Amino acid sequence: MSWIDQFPGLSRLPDGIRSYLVGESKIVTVPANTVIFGPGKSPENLLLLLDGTVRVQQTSDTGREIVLYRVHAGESCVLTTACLLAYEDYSAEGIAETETRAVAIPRKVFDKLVSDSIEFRQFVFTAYSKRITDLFMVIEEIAFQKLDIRLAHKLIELAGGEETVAATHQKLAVELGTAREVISRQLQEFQRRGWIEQSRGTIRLIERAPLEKLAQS
Amino acid sequence: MSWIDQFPGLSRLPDGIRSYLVGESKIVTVPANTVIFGPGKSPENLLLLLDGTVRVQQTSDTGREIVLYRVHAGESCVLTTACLLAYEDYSAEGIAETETRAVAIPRKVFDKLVSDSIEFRQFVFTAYSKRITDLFMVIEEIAFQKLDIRLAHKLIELAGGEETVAATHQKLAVELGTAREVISRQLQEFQRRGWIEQSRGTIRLIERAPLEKLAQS
DNA sequence: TGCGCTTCAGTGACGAAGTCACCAAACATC
DNA sequence: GATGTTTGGTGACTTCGTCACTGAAGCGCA
Repeated sequence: MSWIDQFPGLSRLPDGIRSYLVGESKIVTVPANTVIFGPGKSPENLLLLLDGTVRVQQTSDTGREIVLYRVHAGESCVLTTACLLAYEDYSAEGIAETETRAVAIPRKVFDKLVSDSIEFRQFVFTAYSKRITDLFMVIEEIAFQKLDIRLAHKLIELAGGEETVAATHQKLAVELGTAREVISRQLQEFQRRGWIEQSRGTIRLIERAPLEKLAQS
Repeated sequence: MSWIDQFPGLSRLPDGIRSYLVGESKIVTVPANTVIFGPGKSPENLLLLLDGTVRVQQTSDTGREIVLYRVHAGESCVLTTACLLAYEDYSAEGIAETETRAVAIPRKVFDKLVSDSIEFRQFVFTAYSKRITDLFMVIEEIAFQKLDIRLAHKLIELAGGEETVAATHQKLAVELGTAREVISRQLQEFQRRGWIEQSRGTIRLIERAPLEKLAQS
């Protein structure tokens, strides 16, 4: 079984293309917290993530940060390549959040695949679309949504199935592109209502129902 | 002379590709204020703008709006196609701001061109990159920049070489994704400082220098 | 010319969010 | 245990967004 099977969009590649792709790309592993791309550091490869997640975020000159989106296992890092491929000086950076395994496809191979395979083209354009809608959603959120709603949403997302979220107030602030104090105060309000309990670096969700209700209002 | 010469990125297309593109696409004209794409209205063609501008904006459920970016003459509407091509239900819409002439490339032709021509591929991916960096910049602005700075910036941009800007406070609010009252107050402050003069529907820039200084601080 | 209608802009009060400066626990380490 | 670093808490203040109005400017039309 090849890594290709981890990517639904690539499963229908014809055999020739498929073996070409497998032959010409290689698997790389990067440790946690590696900066994969960023100002002045453009990747020469298209990355397909096998394991781990990559966080893409932006830093303002005033030092505040915001998480734009994440690339998860089974997804590709198209924007990365495209952005840096053509346009230049902005400060977004991609960071491996955990140890990350990925398939690296050299630019030339990428180009040939786009040229030769309609399936690969579809894979690429679909990935683009997804990222762009992600960005649209980020814009809608920061421009129009109230912070308590966004925070509730983020807590549930980060918790996943777990009961607790391991994150400092500062990290949550970066997730939402706001200031640490704002998060602190909002979490206190949640705590006052008995929805969460806090301890240094972790948040325990006690009453999930009202949080979820708030999140989708 | 063909319309192709209006697109620098396409000038290097080989003759065969070039004539194929010209032959298979057609020129369309839409009147001002036409909704070119939007919720439930996805375009079957890739558009290359010959004349006019298309404004892409998003509306929140609470009724507030924000302008995401504009497509100008000589640019292509790639995101449009890609987004709606694959991903579904979000509320961005594209509106012709003026009467607009554009070249419409059917999806099949688009696909064949991407397959056959490295120049066309480069054109497409470059256009993508530009849009995405635009979106990154929008996010950075709304998340981190103060409103007076953004407004000063927008006024100068809208003025162009002219002395006056023809826009209502409401329009400016949509440009910046904020509320009308906020714009009104900020413009009053500019007026108080003697930088602008206002009359119904127009703003006259009197002191450009301090506005520009504020805009890039 | 005067009457209504619509669109645009101004205002005050208030709540929500961001900023600044500073303090106090909790943890890490030596 | 002394010390330094992270993390979180707090108050004062500014900016921004919201709501509910008011009033003025332009337009159509009898």
